[in-house]
Amino acid sequence: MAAVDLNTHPGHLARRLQQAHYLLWNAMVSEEITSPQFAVLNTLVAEPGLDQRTVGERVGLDRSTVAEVIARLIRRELLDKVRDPQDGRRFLLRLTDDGVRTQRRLAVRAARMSQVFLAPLSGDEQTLFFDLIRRVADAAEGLRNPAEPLAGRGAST
Amino acid sequence: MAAVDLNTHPGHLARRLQQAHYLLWNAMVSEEITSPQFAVLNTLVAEPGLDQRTVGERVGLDRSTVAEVIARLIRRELLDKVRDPQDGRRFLLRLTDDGVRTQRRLAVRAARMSQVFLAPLSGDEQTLFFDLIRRVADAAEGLRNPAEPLAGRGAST
DNA sequence: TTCAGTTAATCAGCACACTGACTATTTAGG
DNA sequence: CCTAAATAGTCAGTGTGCTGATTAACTGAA
Repeated sequence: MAAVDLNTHPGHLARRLQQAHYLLWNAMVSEEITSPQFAVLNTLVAEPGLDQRTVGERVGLDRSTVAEVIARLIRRELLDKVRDPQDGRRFLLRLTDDGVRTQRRLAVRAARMSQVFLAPLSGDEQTLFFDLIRRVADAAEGLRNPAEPLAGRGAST
Repeated sequence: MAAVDLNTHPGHLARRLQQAHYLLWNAMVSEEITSPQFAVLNTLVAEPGLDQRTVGERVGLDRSTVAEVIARLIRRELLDKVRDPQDGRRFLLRLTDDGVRTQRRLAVRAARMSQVFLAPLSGDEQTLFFDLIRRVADAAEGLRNPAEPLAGRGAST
């Protein structure tokens, strides 16, 4: 039987983790505003007037996905988008008053949610949880643009 | 400054982790077959003749998503679907010869990929990595369908 | 037997997420 | 100045992932 145990597959675990987070976010934070949408709002509170590309960089989304998320926030009137008079390619993004209020309200709920989410772990374990995930994610991103090709059939690492 | 550091948000980390995995999967395992598609193939190697609902349960996907994943695998002729003569609601799923071959080939590559993915962690850390994520995900899933009603489930909202 | 509830699957609709091709604009080189 | 490269954003296409409504089939009770 050549079948593999999915519980030893990091991809499966990562998906389950995100799924669990999605569920709890909906229950405890908002059914209207998603976690990526909040990430965008949050970024623009910290740095008003960013352009789309930079927002995408901050929250870790590609240009297409950022464009869609932003379009939805604009439709909900949480965000405004104006051409940069200095550079006609860019759009400058700025929260509306409603956007600022929404970010403030959700930030509190998101913090509560994180506590519940991480409750099964002790304080030390929570630190470790963040550290391990970050290290794995950083390393994989580092493989994105290496000096040497990685697609080869190297028998050993 | 009311803005939150996204690096302390488990949802953000979970998304980055999955993203990193997606990237490495594409580079090292397959550009055709996705990780969830492989999970379905893998499940049907272990248990041929399952119905869609049960496959979804095994791989952690809801009915709609499973249906779409399966439709794509059928379109690629890796899978066959026949009505259960015992229960006309069900479809029984079975891999084609090509499906079996594909699962075998990808299982090897997936194992290699997992090694690379987890390489930044020591052996003990890898065990911890799985353990912590599983505990968080399990706990969050437990909040979904509790044996008894939740305390904070008031009439509000 | 009939009818009400349950269950498996589909469908419509929404949202995230990526790639590759394209448009518009800016910038750099000659 | 003019053109070529680079950059910001859009668009089309594909795939994952969820909910809620619907359809078809089975099951159990009156």
